[in-house]
Amino acid sequence: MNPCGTGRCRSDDRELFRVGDELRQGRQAATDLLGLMRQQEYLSAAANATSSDPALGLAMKIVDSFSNSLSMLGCQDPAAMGGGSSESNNKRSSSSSGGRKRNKPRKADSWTEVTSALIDDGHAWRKYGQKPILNAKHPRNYFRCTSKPDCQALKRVQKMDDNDDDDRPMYKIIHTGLHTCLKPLNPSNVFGDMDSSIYLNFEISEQRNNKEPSDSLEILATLSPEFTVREVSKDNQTGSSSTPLSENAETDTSPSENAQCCFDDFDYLIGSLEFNEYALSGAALRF
DNA sequence: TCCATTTGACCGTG
DNA sequence: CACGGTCAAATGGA
Repeated sequence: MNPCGTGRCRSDDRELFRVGDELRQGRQAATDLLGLMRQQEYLSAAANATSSDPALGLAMKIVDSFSNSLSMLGCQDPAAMGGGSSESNNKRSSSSSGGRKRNKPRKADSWTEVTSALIDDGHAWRKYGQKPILNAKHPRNYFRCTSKPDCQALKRVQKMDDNDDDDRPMYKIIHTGLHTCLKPLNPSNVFGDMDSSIYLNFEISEQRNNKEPSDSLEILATLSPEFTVREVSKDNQTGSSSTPLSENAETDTSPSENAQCCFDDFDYLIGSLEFNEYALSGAALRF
């Protein structure tokens, strides 16, 4: 049985969370390293017109290894779970016998995450129940996704025990059912765990469609959650008519050093992921 | 008045 | 039969 998945192992959850946290940190570090190496290779490739660093392959393997380990712990995103869409998730449309509709089978496809923070995942959740759980200090809360009326996604949130020696409480969140209300621009729909990651939503401006040289490309990006940055085309430093993607953006200024640094990485990600400019538009990346 | 939350009851599963 | 998941009426807030 998967120790971090749908099985019951509350006494181990805290330990598993720590393991998962370590793995996430490792994956993040490996990803950072990979980004640096790719940037180095990118720069040298521009000079030498050759680019094949075997160390890159190793770094990618390390990242994959961390990701796989997280998967084995059941801490990955739902898409990676193979997302069975069995109708067992839908209990509300069945049996019309009598007055009340009945519970769904307990064996719905589900995936579990343990987090120290309840993060807004971009969906609208409505609480529909709360139950005290045997041998648990805290009750379990039941939420249904209301982003769309027919969305079948459910989640059960329970504050975990044994948090007294720690400042931050931890929550076990069991997701059940699949969203039918996908929001493509929401990074949480693309990536499952959001801990300590930076999300970048971006758009390619219309200029790209004019087949102009790449140095006239204008990119709008929102770095989640704090600020919005804008890379202005190099031959049009002022008077850009574009608007930031985020309404609550804190800044809307010409690129700071940080922003430029981010865009250096970003430019590199474009190449490394082999997206074309059209596929990129409206997508989201985490790094 | 509308909508979200609370809460007790119902009922399927093991 | 105990437990857990869901329903739906009651309640409260905007």
